[in-house]
Amino acid sequence: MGRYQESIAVYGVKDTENALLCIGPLGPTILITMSDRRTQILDAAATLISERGFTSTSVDDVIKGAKLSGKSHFYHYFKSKEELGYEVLNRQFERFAERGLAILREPMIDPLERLNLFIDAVVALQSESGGRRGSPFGNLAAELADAHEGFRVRIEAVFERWASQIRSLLWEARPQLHDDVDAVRLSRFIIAALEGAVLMTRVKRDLSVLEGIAADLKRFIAMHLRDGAAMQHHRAVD
Amino acid sequence: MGRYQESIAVYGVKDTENALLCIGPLGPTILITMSDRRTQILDAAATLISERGFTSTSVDDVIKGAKLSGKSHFYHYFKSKEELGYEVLNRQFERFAERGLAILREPMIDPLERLNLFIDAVVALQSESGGRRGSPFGNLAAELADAHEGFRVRIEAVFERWASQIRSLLWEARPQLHDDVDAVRLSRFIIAALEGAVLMTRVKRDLSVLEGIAADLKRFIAMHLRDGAAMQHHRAVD
DNA sequence: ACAAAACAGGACCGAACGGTCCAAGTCACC
DNA sequence: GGTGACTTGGACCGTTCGGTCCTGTTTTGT
Repeated sequence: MGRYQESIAVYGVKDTENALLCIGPLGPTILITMSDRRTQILDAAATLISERGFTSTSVDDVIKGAKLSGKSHFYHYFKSKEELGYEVLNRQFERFAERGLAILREPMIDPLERLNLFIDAVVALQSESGGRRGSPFGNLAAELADAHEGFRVRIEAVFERWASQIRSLLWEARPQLHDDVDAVRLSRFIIAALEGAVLMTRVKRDLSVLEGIAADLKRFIAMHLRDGAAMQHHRAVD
Repeated sequence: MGRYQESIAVYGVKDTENALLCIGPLGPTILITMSDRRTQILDAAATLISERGFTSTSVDDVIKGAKLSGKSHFYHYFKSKEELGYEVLNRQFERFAERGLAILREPMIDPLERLNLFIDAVVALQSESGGRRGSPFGNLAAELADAHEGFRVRIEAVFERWASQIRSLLWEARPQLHDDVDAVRLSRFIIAALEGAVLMTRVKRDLSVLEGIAADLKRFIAMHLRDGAAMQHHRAVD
């Protein structure tokens, strides 16, 4: 069980079960295998960071959370806390975000219905933590966007993936939509409203805030329907 | 020039020019006078905290920012970093937030027009920093809502003040609005959308994100107009 | 069997943190 | 002229931080 293996010919049973298919922005497809310990650390760190933020999560906290023996054990897997943060963002959080992306891509469902399901999924995900945890991306964005360019860029990329997925969904739905719908703006609006709603929910410690905003957001989206299509959709939303 | 003076009979010229009229939640009206130095520290801290967050702003940073001679000088005015944080939130930031509240209250302007002006003011305020600084409340909320209950409560109070001001504005505008408009939900939606928009703008380093969302938000509000009133307003928005 | 990896545990480092304490000087006001 | 608030400057404290180094033992793939 190696750590990084840049070969394609890695077919061991244990190796592939933790494999992560990684399409680099420029390079070819790379198959990265991760040890169980590594994912264990990543999981523990993801939990702690989403609870207390990146700055307030110490390496020692992560070590305790992942039940490692000491610092040397941790630094055997990650060369710095920063690298840990990046990988948490890349692996754990993106995997979590892809649940939402998968819903947006679902080919058998009407696109605008998928958008509603996506919003429902955000609400459902927040419900799991009682609305206390908030969006991992939004939290890190607020904490580090000014201070740490590396994180800012990576978080921007996550939002951009959501936005582009919503844009292509809106493009798919264009027969049902008004001609003057601006997909770029609408996709940004949806993400901003959800991120803001999650933040407000966290501050108020009240899930109904998110639920109300989610419902309003669906109505806002329905506002962009062609007059003919508006009727049947307005029913479905209320 | 005392620090805290709980008497009413403080009429010295120097004393009143920095006085802050404070209506406590339960107690009577208290006249607190603040020395120049104190406000100087508060200003420096407010700047630093909005730039780097509360946790990442050290007391030494504030001392440098306010050009104090040393720690003893700082601790002559504030008994802890936490107290400093609370007072920054209470004094500097609330004063800043009240610019927005004043617009919402403006009695001579049509209520819904005021709402548009309020949104414009948020955009204008972000423009001053090129959209890099974000909302001081939103930033602190994301940073400390889980970790620090004292901050969470205070930030919640700020949002609640905004929301209640918008609610009463919507109540004032009810002749122009649909009967089924839910003022509680709509006010929350407006705040969440703006906070989310500011966050996204900060991440993308692109003010046009905020501008687009602000425009969409105005359209969303206009959606709640009575059919008769909708026409003339739709013009004004586009 | 052998090498490399993973695991364990602890000592240690320099820096930064929030905060205290002290000593001495300045200044305004009763 | 004294009292108390303000200013200056620095030493100091205990703790935590990210990170290094070192000495071993156990596991794993070949």
